Amino acid sequence: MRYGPDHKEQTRRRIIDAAAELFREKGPEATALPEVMAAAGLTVGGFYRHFESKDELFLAALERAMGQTLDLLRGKDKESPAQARGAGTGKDSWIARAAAVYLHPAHRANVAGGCPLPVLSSEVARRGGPARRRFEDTLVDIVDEVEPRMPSGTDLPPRERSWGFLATLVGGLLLARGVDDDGLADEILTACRHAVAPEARTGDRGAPDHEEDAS
Amino acid sequence: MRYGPDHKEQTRRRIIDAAAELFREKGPEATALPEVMAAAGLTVGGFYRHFESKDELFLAALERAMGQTLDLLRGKDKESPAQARGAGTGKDSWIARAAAVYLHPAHRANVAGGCPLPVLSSEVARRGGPARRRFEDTLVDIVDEVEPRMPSGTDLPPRERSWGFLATLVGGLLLARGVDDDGLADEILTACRHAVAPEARTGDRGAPDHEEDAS
DNA sequence: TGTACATCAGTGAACGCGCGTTCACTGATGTAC
DNA sequence: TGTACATCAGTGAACGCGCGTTCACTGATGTAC
Repeated sequence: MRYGPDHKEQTRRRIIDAAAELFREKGPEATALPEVMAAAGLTVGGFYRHFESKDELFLAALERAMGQTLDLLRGKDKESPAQARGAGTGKDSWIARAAAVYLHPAHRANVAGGCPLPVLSSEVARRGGPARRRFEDTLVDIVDEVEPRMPSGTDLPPRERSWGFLATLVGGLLLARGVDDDGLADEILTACRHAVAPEARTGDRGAPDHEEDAS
Repeated sequence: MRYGPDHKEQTRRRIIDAAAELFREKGPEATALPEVMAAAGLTVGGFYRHFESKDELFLAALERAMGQTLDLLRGKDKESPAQARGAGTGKDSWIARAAAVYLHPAHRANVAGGCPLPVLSSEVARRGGPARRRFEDTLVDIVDEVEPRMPSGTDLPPRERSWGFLATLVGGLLLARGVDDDGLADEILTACRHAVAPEARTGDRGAPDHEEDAS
């Protein structure tokens, strides 16, 4: 079972992708390694050829998920706010488009392929260590990406507005997911969208998936 | 070992209190029942005299933690925003005071005694069932408490502004906790405070503890 | 008032189970000669 | 080119361990008479 020289790297990537989805969807504690390996098309035994521990996999999966969100912001994905499709796309601001994509019902439903910030922040805070530092680094990268696009409309500096923007997105999605009633969830999402970009009242097109084929 | 008629109820309460703290701090999955019982001054064996399962305890602990936050908003606690002490308390708006208490570094540090929304929302979303419905009910109670205090400054209805307010608080606290550097965390907390109450630039006094003696 | 019995909150050991991790083994490929 | 050996990603069973849950037991209290 020795294939090309990049075969091992590809397998490792498949394991990380599977873990990144399952950890977001079920939480890292509730996700067993056999489940991750099965999702990657393998059996448990081979796991330790790629990782030293489940903890190391968590770090790798966190980096993957955070990286996906960052790539999305930077417009490396066709579904990024930079090229968000749908009604009123052209005239909406980048901020309004990003909020529309992030606070979309489809993103609420797509936990496994969605932003890791609402689902993994607490876990990262509890674990500490390198995961927490990587989380912090990428979070700063994210706010660095938002800041230059933030219009200077109020007396607050763009940096502060960017943090408030991110917090509202993350908190709004988190609360909408915790709620049972879809109507109430939509109310929360819409309210947060208006709160961060009051000028935009357009339709809410756009897909928040990070995956090519999110289930 | 049979004491007064309210003895069992008090014991049950001690177990719920211990669980409400441990579940917030370590997460429900990572908290073992022996640990909860020990924190309540008991041994594991007695657990099932009070609860049918760990799931039932989770529901009770969630209700307790959510209730504490709601009581805080309603001013039933000396540390509530209604009577928040500290610089500029008198002239600040209720909203600004609530934000100052919620987005305080002490609340960032006090996970076990703090608001359950940032730490337990994802868990509630995953579990579903009665926990999710109770979560939703209390969340609506919370926003009902905020809405009448929300000043009508912009063109957005107070209800929407209240949801945005809550989301920013929850998301801001969550992100600040995920970050390693205290200085960066303070930057996030301050930014979110300004974002939800731009008029208030006063000092940030106030204690976010829900417990009488939070460690 | 005194005695015998019922109750039941709490104890502590035990149970199966699934977890993370380990390990002897497999077998397809690369290398040596 | 052909053969023998080394490598190592992946398999599948096994391991200890801690979990949620169960259960026989304890002993202080309430009740019956």
